[in-house]
Amino acid sequence: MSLPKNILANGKRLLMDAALTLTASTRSLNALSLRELAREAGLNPNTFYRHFKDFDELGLAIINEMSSEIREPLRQLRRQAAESVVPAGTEQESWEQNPQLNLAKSRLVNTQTVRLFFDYVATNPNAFILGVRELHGASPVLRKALRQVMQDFARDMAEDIEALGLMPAVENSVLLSIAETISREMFQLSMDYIEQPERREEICRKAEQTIIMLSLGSALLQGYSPLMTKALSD
Amino acid sequence: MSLPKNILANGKRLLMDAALTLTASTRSLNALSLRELAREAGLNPNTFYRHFKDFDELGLAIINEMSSEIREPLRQLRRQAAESVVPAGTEQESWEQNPQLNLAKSRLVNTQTVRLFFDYVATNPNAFILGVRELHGASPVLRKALRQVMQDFARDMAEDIEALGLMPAVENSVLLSIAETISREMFQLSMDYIEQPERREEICRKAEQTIIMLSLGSALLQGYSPLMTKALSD
DNA sequence: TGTACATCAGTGAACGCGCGTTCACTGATGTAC
DNA sequence: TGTACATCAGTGAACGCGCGTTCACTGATGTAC
Repeated sequence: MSLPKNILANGKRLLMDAALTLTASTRSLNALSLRELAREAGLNPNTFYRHFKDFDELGLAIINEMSSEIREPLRQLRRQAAESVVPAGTEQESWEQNPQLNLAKSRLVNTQTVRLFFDYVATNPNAFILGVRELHGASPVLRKALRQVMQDFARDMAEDIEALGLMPAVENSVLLSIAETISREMFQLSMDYIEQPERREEICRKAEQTIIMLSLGSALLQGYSPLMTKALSD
Repeated sequence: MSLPKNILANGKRLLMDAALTLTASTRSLNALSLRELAREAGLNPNTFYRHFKDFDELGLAIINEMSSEIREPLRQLRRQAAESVVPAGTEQESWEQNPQLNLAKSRLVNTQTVRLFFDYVATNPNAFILGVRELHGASPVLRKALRQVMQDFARDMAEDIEALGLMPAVENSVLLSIAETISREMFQLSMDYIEQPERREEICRKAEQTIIMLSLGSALLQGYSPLMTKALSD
């Protein structure tokens, strides 16, 4: 019987937390000094080497942990939101059969997921700050890792959209591409959400709007124009 | 008669260029050392203080220069693209009169502008790298300045969309919000464009698609559903 | 037009400091038999 | 169950180095009269 992976050595945990604390305020990871990090963690500078080869390795450890902590909860958010609109077991009507109902469902899931996502961001600001900062930061290693995280995140979203019937059937690559765009937008907006608490309502609304526009727009391009017209009419 | 502002003192110019060179590869601005910068510029470390109080001031100088060099050219790109489709002086038909023609025009302007934008990015990669990196970087001063740049960029775009009739009339705040989303997306994609030359065609296409979806989607939300259906039919 | 002075943009030497990294050491935990 | 040894996660001292910043200086350019 093995212990859960997330029980890390004490020092490793302390160093990763210290890095998150220090980068969140006004630093990027590669601008941190090893001694500063050790000081923040309350450890001997030397201890760093017991756990990491260099800062990239520390960054990767943080990113991987974040990613695995964030992905599943987000999927659950989406499923919960979908079930709150159409309880599991209810017979599904297709988009062709009932475009209005399906559009309403999509919108509700959208609203709720966006809201829950931003709640999540507000609860874990440091993780998102580090992620977004290093996504275009100085280290190629971390950039690559974070692009992969975004990619995974988008893939999850695409799968969920399909599984939950949130959009009329669309070619797979198109769906993924939309999900990627939405991911980028959401992560980028998460910084504004953290930094500008007074604009949070507005940011939520705009994110929702953007997602709706992308969905409607792509439906139109895929030839669902009459269907969407019908869905939008009262 | 005053000299043009962009004739800077020799050392200042050299330092700004050195910063662009060094940050482009694998550094963020705040991770640069003053002496390293001076070395790259071929100057005495001390000379830095003749021109800048600190790195934020250097960053601001670069950002402001970039912004003023980029905004006007981009507006011209848009106008040129519009004129290449509907030459100046031609009588304009409204969206209501001829939705198909207007949609075709929008698409062409879109295609061309996106293409020209990315050409521009590829010609000035360092400026975009620094900009995108510091937009979510460690310095609050630079973050704020770059948010303003994006804001200005979006405002220009919104004005041009309206002036060139690239979308059916839409509430001003909605238009601006779409332009902001497009700006964010374009700047973010510009990094992929720079870093992944083999995907350039694909990135261009996807950027176009995204913009089209946003336009169509917002038109639908604004009640232009029948008009768009007509525009999309052959 | 000449002269005196101020300002500007640069140099070079020197300072003290925090840094990354190494080495030798320690005690706790895990493992073989 | 006990014992011997290995590994792991930590400490503390020491090193040489590059750093930001200051000071005093220089020559070129601009400006007042």
